[in-house]
Amino acid sequence: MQTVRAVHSSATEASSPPTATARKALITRQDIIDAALRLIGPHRSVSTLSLREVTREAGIAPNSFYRHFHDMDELAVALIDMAGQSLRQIIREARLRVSATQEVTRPSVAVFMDQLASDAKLLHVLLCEGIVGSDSYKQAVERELQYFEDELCVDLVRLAEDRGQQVTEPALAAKAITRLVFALGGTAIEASPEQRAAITD
Amino acid sequence: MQTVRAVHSSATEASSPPTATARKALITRQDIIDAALRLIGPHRSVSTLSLREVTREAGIAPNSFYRHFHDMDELAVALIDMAGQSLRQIIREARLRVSATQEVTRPSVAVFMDQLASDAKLLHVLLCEGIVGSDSYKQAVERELQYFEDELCVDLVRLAEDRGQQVTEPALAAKAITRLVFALGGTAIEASPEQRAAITD
DNA sequence: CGCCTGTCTATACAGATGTATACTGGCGCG
DNA sequence: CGCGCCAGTATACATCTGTATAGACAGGCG
Repeated sequence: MQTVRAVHSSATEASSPPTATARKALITRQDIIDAALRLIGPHRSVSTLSLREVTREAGIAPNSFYRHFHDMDELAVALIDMAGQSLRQIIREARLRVSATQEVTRPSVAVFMDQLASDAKLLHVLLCEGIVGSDSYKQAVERELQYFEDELCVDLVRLAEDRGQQVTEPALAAKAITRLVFALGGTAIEASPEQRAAITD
Repeated sequence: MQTVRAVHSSATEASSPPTATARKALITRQDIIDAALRLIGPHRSVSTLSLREVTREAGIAPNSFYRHFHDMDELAVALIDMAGQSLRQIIREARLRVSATQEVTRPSVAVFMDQLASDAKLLHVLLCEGIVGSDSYKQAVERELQYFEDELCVDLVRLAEDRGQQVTEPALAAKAITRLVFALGGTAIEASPEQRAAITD
């Protein structure tokens, strides 16, 4: 009697045509992911979420989870991938501003801070699971950070060419900047971005 | 029958005289702390340890835990404090080398790296519970980082005076260096210390 | 000596968790 | 039309968790 009756939030899934194996899917992977994102916060990391907790939040029976994910680990990796995608999207926006203002670090940081307010959850995921979380988690986080790093590296080289400067070790610099920004992004962020910009220079 | 009989590792507790309230203590807080440290690793953070797990590792009954700590949170805070003490000790050693070599960042980083191999667990504690872990954990971590930061700040000022330079914002710089070193200490550390030294300069 | 005090253990219980098994009901295809 | 398929559910079970209660041992003090 204590189980909450599922309300089946209408999930507009349009990715799979109705011809293939999947006949219909009332609840989607995205619904479960959303529920998980709703649960994680400053005090909860993905690793500490329980399967039943997520399904409870999603309004489905515990076993329905297995129709969409084999493991909780699979959910976690999906969350990490999603966080990485989102952050890379943010960086692409930042790149546009860079093209306009001829300055690379400050707009990046500014945009990063903007989105950090809204996508704090996603950043939190990458931060936590990069430290805690077992093997596959860290692997996934490392992969996303690598993507991030690669794009930043390209940016650095391109900017240097525009300025006629030479970059000493773009790959290393990109790695350093990525790790630094992520690390500092997790802690309390106050009036330090301008200093960070100076450091990254 | 499945319970392992306690072996009562001789804990040389000398802090409390046998006259006061505590008649005798065969197992000490330190024993429990050691057990917890034995359990945490790259895949386990303090927050994910269960009371029974710790007592099992310590070879005592679950309820005996309450004789030494009121909560698991109390254990966690004790661990964090201990980690902070240890790291500050490390920094004091580093300070001695600094006095000899007149260089501040590189020896610090070097010593930090040395001890990081042995005290990886303690650093891990500070890193994890600074991100995950609820309120009191973060508060404790923040306190330890503050100590660390203060000492580094003093060092920076002193070094600058020795060199006849002026430090622009020692407090801010110390904060940045602390956070940076901690953050990078957690991730994979390869051939980047020299670059980090350059950045901190 | 007997008793009391404090440390530690054994047992027990309610709640939560992951997962296995069996079911229900709507949909497309024969 | 009827049948099989598949998403989703309900129930069940073994396990683990934190904690409450009660008992067993040892040492200090009357």
